[in-house]
Amino acid sequence: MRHNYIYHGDCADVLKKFPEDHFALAITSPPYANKRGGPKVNTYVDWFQPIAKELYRVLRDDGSFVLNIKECVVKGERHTYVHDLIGMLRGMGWLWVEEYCWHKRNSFPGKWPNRFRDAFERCHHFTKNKHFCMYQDEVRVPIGDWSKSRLKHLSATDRQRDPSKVGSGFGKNVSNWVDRDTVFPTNVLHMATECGNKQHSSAFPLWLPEWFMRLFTKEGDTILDPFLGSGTSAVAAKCLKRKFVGIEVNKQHVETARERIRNDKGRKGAG
Amino acid sequence: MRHNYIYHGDCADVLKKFPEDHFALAITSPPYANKRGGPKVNTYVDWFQPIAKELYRVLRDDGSFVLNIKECVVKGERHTYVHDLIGMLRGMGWLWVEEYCWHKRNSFPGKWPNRFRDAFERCHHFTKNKHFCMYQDEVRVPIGDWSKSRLKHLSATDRQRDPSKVGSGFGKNVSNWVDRDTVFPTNVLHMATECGNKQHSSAFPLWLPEWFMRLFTKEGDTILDPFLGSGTSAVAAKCLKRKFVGIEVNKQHVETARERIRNDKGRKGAG
DNA sequence: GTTCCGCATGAATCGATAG
DNA sequence: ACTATCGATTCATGCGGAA
Repeated sequence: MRHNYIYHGDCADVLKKFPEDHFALAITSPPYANKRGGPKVNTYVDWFQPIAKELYRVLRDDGSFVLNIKECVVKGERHTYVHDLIGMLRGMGWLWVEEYCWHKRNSFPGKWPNRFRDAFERCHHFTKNKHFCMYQDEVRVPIGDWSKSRLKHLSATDRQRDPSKVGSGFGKNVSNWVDRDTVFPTNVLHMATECGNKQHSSAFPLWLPEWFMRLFTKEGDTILDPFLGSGTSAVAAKCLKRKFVGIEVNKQHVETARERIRNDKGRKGAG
Repeated sequence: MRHNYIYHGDCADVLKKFPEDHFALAITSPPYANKRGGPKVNTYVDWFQPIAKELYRVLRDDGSFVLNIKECVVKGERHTYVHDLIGMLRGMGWLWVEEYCWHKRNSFPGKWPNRFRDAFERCHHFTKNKHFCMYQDEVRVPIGDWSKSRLKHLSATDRQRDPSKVGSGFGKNVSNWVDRDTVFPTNVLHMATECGNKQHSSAFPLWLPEWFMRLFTKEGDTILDPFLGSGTSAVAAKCLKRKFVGIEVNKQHVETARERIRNDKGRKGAG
């Protein structure tokens, strides 16, 4: 298996040749059911099952699998194929650790008589074990404005309590407050808070895989996207100095993705 | 059955005495599994089943049922009891029309090694039929500054698709004015855009049931909350000139709710 | 009257400890 | 091995009182 390479083929086949216990993160946005030539809802789980099996095999025991997916509407109802999918994965041994909510603030315009525009998707976080790699400090966000007044007051209190330590520069209290420039995010992701990047127009925006890659991997780790599409995950991994392996069945997409990787300078061409 | 009244008792029993095909909306936030003395996750669906049966019976054929609920964590994993609940309801004949995402800006603080703070809940929208009452114009929101710039970038086809059916009966000028300054919301609810009400510190904030009541009922309709709690739904219904019927098993809560209804002048005492 | 500041407090979850 | 309880962690907001 080659690193920093995009394989052309069906991931159900290609994955079989990959070594086990290898990837720190598998992150993907598979074809949704009934969309863009994706599987039909009633066959979706069966279609995904062998792929999930291989993903489980190739993922490191302390690794994570992030699955971006969304229910579709069938006959006026949200379909439950995502619930069924989660059930299948849990039956296979995956732990459904968390469901992140990706709030799409620029959702597609439209109007229907029985629903509003759909402005969120899920990013399901699965692992093989209760303990796994998670680098929470890597995704801290700037603290809100509300804290400025409070921070002012707290530093004053700190000074009153122990003036001598402030001057020394190494007081425990002081170092605690310095850390308060940033806080941990929540499980609701929206570009405004999670990233300073202006790039946010595509179906799978660059900042989204970047966020999960920073959260679940470190530099030098290897990341897999079995449905690479136009290569967003690969670009994100390259930006973050992670190794990537992508698989894509559509030859046109493979070439687009390879081109993006070749041309990418920092963030250029992303989206 | 009395209108604008709060019944004390177990809703599974109380509902049996209510007439069928009566309520325009049932909206509730039942006790979550493993929380606040609520049922355990493994008994939750069986516990809810007979209640759901009665709700189906008493709801009008063109009515809606809005269920606010959230998964809890069990042994490091999100539990799937909400999925099972949706499956049970669908098996009973309910249509799972939509899942609204309530983005909670004041989520509970905390830090854990495997997850971040939970900042969203779901509001599941069920109906008995594909066609149901939905008054979308009642929840239009003022257009935000962000969208003004975005409007510039809308394609010609997007603009042409505008239905411009709003304000029939009024002059065309009115309809244009409405179209330009307000917009339909998405299925992601957050107090900032959906409501100007400052009251939103409680577990089930007033603006949330208000929003669904405006969306799914009109003045004079009758609304049911089988788990009324401290009476937020009843206050909301009263504010909006809808009739309400509440059921609450905890005598203390019943008295709190009755007191709130008596004292309520507009929005006072909500929360 | 406005603005500012202190404070309480939420549908939480984990890991350790105790029975 | 399994359940029950407890301490520690943590931040956005409204409210009330003060400047």
